[in-house]
Amino acid sequence: MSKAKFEEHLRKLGLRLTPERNAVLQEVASLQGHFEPEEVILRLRRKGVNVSRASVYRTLPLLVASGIIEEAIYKDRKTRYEKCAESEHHDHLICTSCGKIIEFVSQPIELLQEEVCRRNRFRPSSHTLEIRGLCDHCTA
Amino acid sequence: MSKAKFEEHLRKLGLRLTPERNAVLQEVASLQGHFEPEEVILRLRRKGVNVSRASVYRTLPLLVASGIIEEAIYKDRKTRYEKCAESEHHDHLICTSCGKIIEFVSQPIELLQEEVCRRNRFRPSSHTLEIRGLCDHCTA
DNA sequence: GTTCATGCAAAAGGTTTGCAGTCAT
DNA sequence: ATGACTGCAAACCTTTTGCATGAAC
Repeated sequence: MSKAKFEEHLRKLGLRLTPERNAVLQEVASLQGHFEPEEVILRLRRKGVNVSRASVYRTLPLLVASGIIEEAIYKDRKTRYEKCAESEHHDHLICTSCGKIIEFVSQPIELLQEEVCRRNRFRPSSHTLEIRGLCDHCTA
Repeated sequence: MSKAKFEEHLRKLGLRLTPERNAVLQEVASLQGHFEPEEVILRLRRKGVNVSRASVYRTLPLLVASGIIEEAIYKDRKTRYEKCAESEHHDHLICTSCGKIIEFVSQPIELLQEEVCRRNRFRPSSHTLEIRGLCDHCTA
């Protein structure tokens, strides 16, 4: 479970798993797909769990560093996260008309990416592939 | 040349090619690689060409819509542009340690992407592939 | 009693917008 | 005249930060 991962990461840095950090972790763990910081704040607030905006913004990077979530997509200029390995890894088709996001996985593309990295003596840690265009619906 | 493209797009919308818009176009055309709005403003200013920040910010989206430049990378939360088809199309390896950006082209990956789109009945207009990690230099 | 955390409110930083004055048609 | 355009400054919005208070070790 991700709590253990988080605790370990925190311990390594001499940091504590406070109620606030735990609340953010739990909330994030319960989410499906992408989410923005503001969403986490809102959902916690709606549940009556009080965690300040600042703490949420301070906690999310810790979760990234713990390998629990990762930055997924940059849209507008908001940071959007998603859980790591939620479904291994996937990329995105983004409809520029209706905003719909289709996830896809392509093993061949992944392999080719690795090859590109090798050729450039580059050690990859993450990647983002976004294809923008029009979805089925909006093509008409 | 891109001026014609821009003029046509503007005409279609009943807009004018003003000196300010032209100045932005010229500056952008003279740039290599990626650039940010602020960079355009600065360079114009240094040349003594006076175009307000607002006008630059208002012109860049017009250039995108004209197909002359495109949004390339989202880093921090700044918009970075690059000229369209400057070198066909390329993707990026981004070193998270030193910020170095390596461009690469992989025709096989492009082809696979097209296939993914077909499978999803998606009509792509642009895409971004960013691989983050450590470059040669920073691996040590 | 240090060190770490929190919340608040202010600051930051890129981008957008309202507005009054100008210019082209 | 009408509609488009500009510059300025203020507004916006997400994210970050300084600071005082408070909890943990």
